Amino acid sequence: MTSLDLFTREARNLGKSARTKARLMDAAVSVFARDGFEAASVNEITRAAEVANGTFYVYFKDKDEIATAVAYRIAHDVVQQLDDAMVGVSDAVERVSCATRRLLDLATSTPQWGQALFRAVWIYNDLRDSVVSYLRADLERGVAQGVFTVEIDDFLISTFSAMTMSTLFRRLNGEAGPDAGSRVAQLQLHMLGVAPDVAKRVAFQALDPITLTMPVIPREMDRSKKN
Amino acid sequence: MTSLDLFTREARNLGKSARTKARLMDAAVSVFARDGFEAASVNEITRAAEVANGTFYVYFKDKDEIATAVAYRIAHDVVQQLDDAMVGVSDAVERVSCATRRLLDLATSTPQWGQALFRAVWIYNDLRDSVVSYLRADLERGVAQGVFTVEIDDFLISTFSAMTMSTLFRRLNGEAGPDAGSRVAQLQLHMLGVAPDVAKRVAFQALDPITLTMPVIPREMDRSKKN
DNA sequence: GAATTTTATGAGATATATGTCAATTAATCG
DNA sequence: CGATTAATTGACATATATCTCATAAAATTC
Repeated sequence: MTSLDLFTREARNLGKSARTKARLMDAAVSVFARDGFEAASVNEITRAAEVANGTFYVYFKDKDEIATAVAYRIAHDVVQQLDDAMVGVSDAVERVSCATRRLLDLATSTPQWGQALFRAVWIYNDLRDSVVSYLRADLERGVAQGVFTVEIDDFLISTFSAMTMSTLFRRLNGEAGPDAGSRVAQLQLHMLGVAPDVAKRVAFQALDPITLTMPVIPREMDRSKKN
Repeated sequence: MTSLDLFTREARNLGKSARTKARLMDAAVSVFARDGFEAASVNEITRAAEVANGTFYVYFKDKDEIATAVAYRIAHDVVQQLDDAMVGVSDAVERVSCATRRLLDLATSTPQWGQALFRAVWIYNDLRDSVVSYLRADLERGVAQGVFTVEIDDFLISTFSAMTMSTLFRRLNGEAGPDAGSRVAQLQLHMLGVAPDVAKRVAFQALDPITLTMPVIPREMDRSKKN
């Protein structure tokens, strides 16, 4: 149990069943990050959560169910964090660059979640869509402002997010350094038709070091009354 | 057994053990493409190859070994094919665009191999390097010619190939249409700093329909003397 | 066509995963 | 505290995968 067990921390004031469920979800994040969805087993998850095998099935039907629950929660939290980190940024070029960089910062600062996010986005297509949901609007705004000169459609957005995601992957595996966010943002801006000097300036401009943490204490995550 | 069982076709004039090994490798391609490396089982492979379970272990130590063998062979063949398809193309911009488009054409024309290539490149990092080995030279040539205005390093190449690979993935999953190769090539050229009008022209120019097939009859793939 | 070598077989030993459930323990309530 | 409800347990039945090996079948040699 480390300080990164965010579900557990969130649930610390909730009922016992909520706490156990949270322990399982944290354990699942660790195990998925380490072994991948496929290779992970329910036994590994319960072992990591320090509960009996049978306990798992009280809370989740099977591995898929907990995977989905974890994935959607992570994606939701990440989108939330990104939104928060971008209030006040209005320029389309800056927003697009900022989103990529912040996402990478966020995922890198909690690598297990980053790994889990990566794998989740990989498996659940609609999650990718939700993580990049903000993106389309910003891209279209940029086109309206005349700073982006490409057609905005699903293909472009997919390619754009593949660039971000592959960078995330390399960053998590030590193949890319701390400037990876800026570098890929710069390349993305090139791709969108932004002038090289502008792309370089925006992608590498200092980002005020907002604290990126996972949210605290949402409300109730199961059906139990109080305990 | 379909006409796409390329290893088997290659080995049809070789000894019996070579043919059996080839059957297993073709089966592995199918099963990996269908189930993915992780989920695939030796039993599934032997079932697909229509041999007994024990036969597998005569030729391969375990799943990893056949996976590696298949992956490296596919990568090798693909690089070969790309090389062949690009003789005569000398302009750096055209070469880079052509390589992306040909790779996508090739992988799409034999989807099972495309899937297997995709997964293989995913798992074996050095394979990605070998598939894009030609790339670095072309990119550097383009910089020397002044048509690319970005720094060529591992980060750029990884990002570039991620764009190609994600497109391959979407193409194989029906999320992208036949023009996906041209579209991603265009975006890649933008990224490299090529002027939009040039990028568009080169990425969408007609490609003479070279026949892309897997190579035939290499030489001996195991240690048996004749039979 | 008999002897020898190569190739293939599938039952079985071992291991690991899944999902269930009767029994136990912990928490809450009156 | 005793009763009731909530939560947890781990043994077990079931299933599926891995890998081995003695044996059988097929191919080759002489």
